[in-house]
Amino acid sequence: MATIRDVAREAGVSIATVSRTLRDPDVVKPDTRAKVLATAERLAFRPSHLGRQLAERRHAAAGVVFPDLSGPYYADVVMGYESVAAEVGRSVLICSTRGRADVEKQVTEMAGRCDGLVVLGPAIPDALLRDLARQHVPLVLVARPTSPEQDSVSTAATASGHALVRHLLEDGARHLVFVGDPSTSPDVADRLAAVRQALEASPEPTTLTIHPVDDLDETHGRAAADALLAQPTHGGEPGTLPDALVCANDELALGVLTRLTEAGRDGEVRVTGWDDVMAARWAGLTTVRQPVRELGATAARLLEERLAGTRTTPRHEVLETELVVRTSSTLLGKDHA
Amino acid sequence: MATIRDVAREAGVSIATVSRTLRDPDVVKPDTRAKVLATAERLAFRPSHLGRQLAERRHAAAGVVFPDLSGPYYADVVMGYESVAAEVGRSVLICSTRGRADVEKQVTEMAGRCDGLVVLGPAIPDALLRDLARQHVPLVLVARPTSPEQDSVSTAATASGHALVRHLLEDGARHLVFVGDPSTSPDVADRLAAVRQALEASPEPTTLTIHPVDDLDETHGRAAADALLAQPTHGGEPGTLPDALVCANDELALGVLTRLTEAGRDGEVRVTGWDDVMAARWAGLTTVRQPVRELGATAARLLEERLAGTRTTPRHEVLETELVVRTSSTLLGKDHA
DNA sequence: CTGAAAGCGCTTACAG
DNA sequence: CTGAAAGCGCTTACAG
Repeated sequence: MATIRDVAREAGVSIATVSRTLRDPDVVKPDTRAKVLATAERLAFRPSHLGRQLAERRHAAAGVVFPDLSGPYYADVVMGYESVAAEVGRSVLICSTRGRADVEKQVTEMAGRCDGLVVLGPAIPDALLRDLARQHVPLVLVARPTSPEQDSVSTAATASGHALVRHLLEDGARHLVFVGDPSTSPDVADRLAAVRQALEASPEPTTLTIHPVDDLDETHGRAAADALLAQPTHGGEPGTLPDALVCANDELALGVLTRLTEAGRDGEVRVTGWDDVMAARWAGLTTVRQPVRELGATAARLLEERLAGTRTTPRHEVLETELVVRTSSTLLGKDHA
Repeated sequence: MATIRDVAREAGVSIATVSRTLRDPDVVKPDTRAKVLATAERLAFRPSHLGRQLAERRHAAAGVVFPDLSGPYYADVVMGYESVAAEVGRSVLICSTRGRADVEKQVTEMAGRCDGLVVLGPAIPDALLRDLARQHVPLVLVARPTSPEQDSVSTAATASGHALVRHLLEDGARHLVFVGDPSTSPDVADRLAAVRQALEASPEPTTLTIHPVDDLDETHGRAAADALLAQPTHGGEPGTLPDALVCANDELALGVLTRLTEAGRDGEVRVTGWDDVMAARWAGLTTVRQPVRELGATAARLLEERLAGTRTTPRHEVLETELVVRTSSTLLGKDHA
């Protein structure tokens, strides 16, 4: 590997001139420039990032921390993040935390290699987040409630949650079950809150039961469906399913739907999801669409502004969501006659 | 941020002693060590990775290049890779290439920040791969044919492909359609080759038609199903579907199945996938299981050996696969009576 | 066991 | 417009 000294020697100039030629060509005399560029080309000189970074005291890299990549959700956020980061020439480091014992060590280590961090949802505990903030690590929080002084981007749950519940009520649903545990993720808590609020605002008498699940994937959705099928009584009506299952995300809902279909009980209960992943469309799943990639892209932009110093006051972006009504949420017009 | 000089001054020792205390505590006198450690602790000293890396001339990081993370496949490989990399204290940089114009620039840039690179499947063109090899970037190739001198890990397609075809033939299938384009990925080419070989070995007269698709996702699977449904003639039998659709991966197969079900034509044609993603089980998809996370984990181990210098001769790991027979591949015993 | 010094590969005031 | 020099924050022979 040729270093800047090799180029300088071969071109008969100082290393300062080589550096300048590469970073700010206009400041150097045309024939010097040509000479240096030719030599650099000939020696296949690639400036060492390490040397440059140490001198500039910046990494030109940012890290993204997420629970895992198994579902479509975090993977999509990461893709959105990475595409913007690549555009602005910032490298992306990743760290997954699910099931890992040494999260604090991993994340701290990563922070030492980055100019800033993006944290997705429930990836790390609050205490660690506070530590990072205390050490002045530039931070952007995605889909996670935040203190006012930290940049964040999330999606709006309230309006769409209300619309979702209105839609279910209009279809005749009264006894709802929320599938998901609000303590697993701030997003889930928001969604439940929106649903609850909408139900309380309803003039009709309604019930809301929470069916907690440990994880937001299809497997747990299937298990939830099994449990509900096995349960003898719902909403006071013995021997029936509840009117509607409001699932905390699409993966759960897809698992629920699959299981209901297998059991020959689909069409007996309304099912809704949240996210609008690719598979939701094909499954006819009524859901709330959120711009997942855009969540990551926005996080990248917020972090860039912060690192570039073009903005010093915190921002809290909230991306809009929208109710997408498909067939899974409707009983009327099915075999209801 | 405290530097090593701050600690040295406060502790009344040289920076060399601070460095030693942190890297090789035994070589330092116990009370010196205690003094240094206490000061480091008090100042919350965290050695700069940049300084250390420049001095050691290594990044302690590796990069992984993949087409994208939208499906479950690459995401899982990346997770497998990341979990091992984190264990051995190596940071993970990522770069996705699908739909990107400046792949060469991005990858070269990334190579300059890593000690080595892992390349997944068709993520980058051969020419770029050769460039990297020429620059002596340590490389591990995943699911991609390789020159003998480069480390690689892939899965075995032949035996399982043969088993898959035998299974279909035993069920009575004679006219097969392979859904997928062998030019999109080396994996696909391998799978097609295995299928073709097995058919040629069959004593029965069989046909194999290739139905190319641009991408290996559910959307393209659905489109393929539509096209096949619209086609008037298959395998010489007018007005019918082919006997079996051998899809290049599970995502395609799941798209095909969904579309067939929607059209009320499921059960009329055998469908198989490849990968055994999570959803395959629920869809009853017959497929070839490959250890996807293990693919990433193995790549990480190969790269570590190479970087640590514990191995200097190339290795080519081939992970076993297995046929998983579910319901999608069988017509007999269905509505075939 | 410890320190002074050179070096890793750059950038960037400061002079000239 | 260009060069000599200091500095970024570490590690590691080399002496002692």
